[in-house]
Amino acid sequence: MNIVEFARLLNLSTGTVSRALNDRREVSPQTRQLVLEKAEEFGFRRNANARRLVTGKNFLIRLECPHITHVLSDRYVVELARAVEETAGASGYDLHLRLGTRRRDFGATDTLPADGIVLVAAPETTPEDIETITNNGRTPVVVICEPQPLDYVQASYVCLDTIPGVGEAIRKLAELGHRRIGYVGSGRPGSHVRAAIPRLLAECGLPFDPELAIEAGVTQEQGCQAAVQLLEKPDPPTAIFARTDVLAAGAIQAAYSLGLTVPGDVSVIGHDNIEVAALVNPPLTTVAIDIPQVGTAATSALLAMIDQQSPPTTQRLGTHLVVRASAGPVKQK
Amino acid sequence: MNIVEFARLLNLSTGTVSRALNDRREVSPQTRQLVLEKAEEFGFRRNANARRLVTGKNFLIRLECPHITHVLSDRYVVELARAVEETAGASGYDLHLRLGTRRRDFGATDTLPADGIVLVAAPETTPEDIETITNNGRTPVVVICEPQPLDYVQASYVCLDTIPGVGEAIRKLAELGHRRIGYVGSGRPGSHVRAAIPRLLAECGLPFDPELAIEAGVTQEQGCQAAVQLLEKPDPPTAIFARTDVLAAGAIQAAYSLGLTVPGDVSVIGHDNIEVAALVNPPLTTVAIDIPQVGTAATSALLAMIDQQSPPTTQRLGTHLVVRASAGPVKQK
DNA sequence: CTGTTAGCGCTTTCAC
DNA sequence: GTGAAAGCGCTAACAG
Repeated sequence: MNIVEFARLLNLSTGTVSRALNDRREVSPQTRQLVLEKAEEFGFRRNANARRLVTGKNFLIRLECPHITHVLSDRYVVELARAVEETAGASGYDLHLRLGTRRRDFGATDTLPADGIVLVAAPETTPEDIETITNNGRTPVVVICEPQPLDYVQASYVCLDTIPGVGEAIRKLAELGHRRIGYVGSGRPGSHVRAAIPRLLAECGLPFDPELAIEAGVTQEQGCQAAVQLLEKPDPPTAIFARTDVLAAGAIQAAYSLGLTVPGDVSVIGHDNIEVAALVNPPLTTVAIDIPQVGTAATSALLAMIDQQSPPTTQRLGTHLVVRASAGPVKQK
Repeated sequence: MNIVEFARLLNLSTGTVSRALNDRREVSPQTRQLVLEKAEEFGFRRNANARRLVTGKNFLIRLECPHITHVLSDRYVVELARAVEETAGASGYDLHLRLGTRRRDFGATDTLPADGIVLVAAPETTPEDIETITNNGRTPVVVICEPQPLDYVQASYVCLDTIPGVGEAIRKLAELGHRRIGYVGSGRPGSHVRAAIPRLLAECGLPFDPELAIEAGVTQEQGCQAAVQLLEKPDPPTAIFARTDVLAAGAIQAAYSLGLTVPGDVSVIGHDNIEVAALVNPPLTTVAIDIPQVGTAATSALLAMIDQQSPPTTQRLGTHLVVRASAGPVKQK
């Protein structure tokens, strides 16, 4: 049944029915009521494609995850998607998810047109990528990135500032009396977290020993090896901060394998607060990102751009320390 | 630019352009070539909504996850979505993801129309729910469920048969010499896994002691408590099979807290093979589901229904044991 | 407040 | 192999 047949059924014009269905004010309350009731009764549904054609709106938000970065692992995608779906859904938008396993079709000819895009930027995402994804800048976009906006001014940004949380972690360890703190990185040389470590240590009055900073990689094994390397030094660190929880799990494993206890002999703090963090033994103290908040902020910004033609904005969201049991007071010699 | 302007630009009719773009055979190779090149050159994109209106196709598959079941946790959603997206994408379909946090709008008036639906069934999903979700049976649907198809015959099914994997786990423990095996369940009384345990034990020549089967719940703490309860019995089990990896993590914690080692004093096997499983100490032996396979199977079945009007099918996919380090030989007394 | 009507941009007959 | 033209089902502008 289409709107013409449906309107005839009610002895109304298609215009009136359309207005009632669209909740327009120009229609009388009784008529609206009638239309809504009868639509329910006869199971009439507007053809969404016709509606989209004529209005030029798609009622669709695309969440584009070009690939899974270590900051936004699988689990985050779901949390993020949920937040985006909820926020966008409240304004009548559906969610089109693209997990970019196939980078090639960024510019696919026939991909679903969206009213707006939430793009999770990978470290290697370029302004040109955004240009392509947004159909040459025609689709509003908000980019989730770390730590800085990209060089593409039409986009809104939600930037993850991981430094506050890392700072908290370092401070926590300093407060617990640790003076030699190891760093196990995720193997990205230009990492701004790595770059910030000396300063963050200095802020706690601690020296920075380059020997104690290792770029390990992404796997648990790599974290384990790096931690072993650190702990076997003549003057080993009493605490380790790992760039990811997976690396931290490896570090704990390393400690055990050397006959050390956590946090008795060595403290470990991770980063990301993935599910693992709470289940590991001992439960991991770690730096957390509030992903739902990121998703909500991004989507709200996007909706503002779409519905109110708001200019692009930039938001910054920090991270914070979640204290569990893997960090404790430094061991007395 | 629309197809009319674009056609005029090439001195062709809209019909010819349309045929070329749709890869119809009635168009000459040269013309097709020309159209494709020029479309690229001028950046012409067909309006997808007009196309969908006139063809009645949506080029869209919806993945509907009414809620997160313990079998299909967050992590699985991403793997599943990725598999569905890849399979459907290969046939030109996009993915509409709905994470059903808001059960109420199952029958939302204006939700995006899809050509087919992959529905992850929750334990409480009813045939009526499917009826609603499929727009009164008008949209082809494949249901992912465990362990049996629902009573709704128009749907295709991909059923997860968890028993083979659980059987493998039990057998493994039996082979390792364990004769008293505890069971920590996820708190669903009617669980078919729980129901199968006595039979699976019997197949290995082992007796079933109801005292050793506890329905714990879903959290690590609940798993820990249940395991403590088991391990403090006068004649405790030497191995524990936990219905989920989270519970298994709790069981390991329980063992440690009682001064027992894993797998030295007590073996633990989990279920689900979530990320945690590999990172826990010791790495968890667990039962795994091949989620990408589930997604691919479901989507293939769906595409067959959509594109070839195939009749509904039912597939069964089993589970298998992933051996890591948490299960070992029974301790000699 | 309601009815009438002209498109939205495309695909698809039907002629040629 | 190509062109002309009739819709697909809806919204919105205009008239009343």
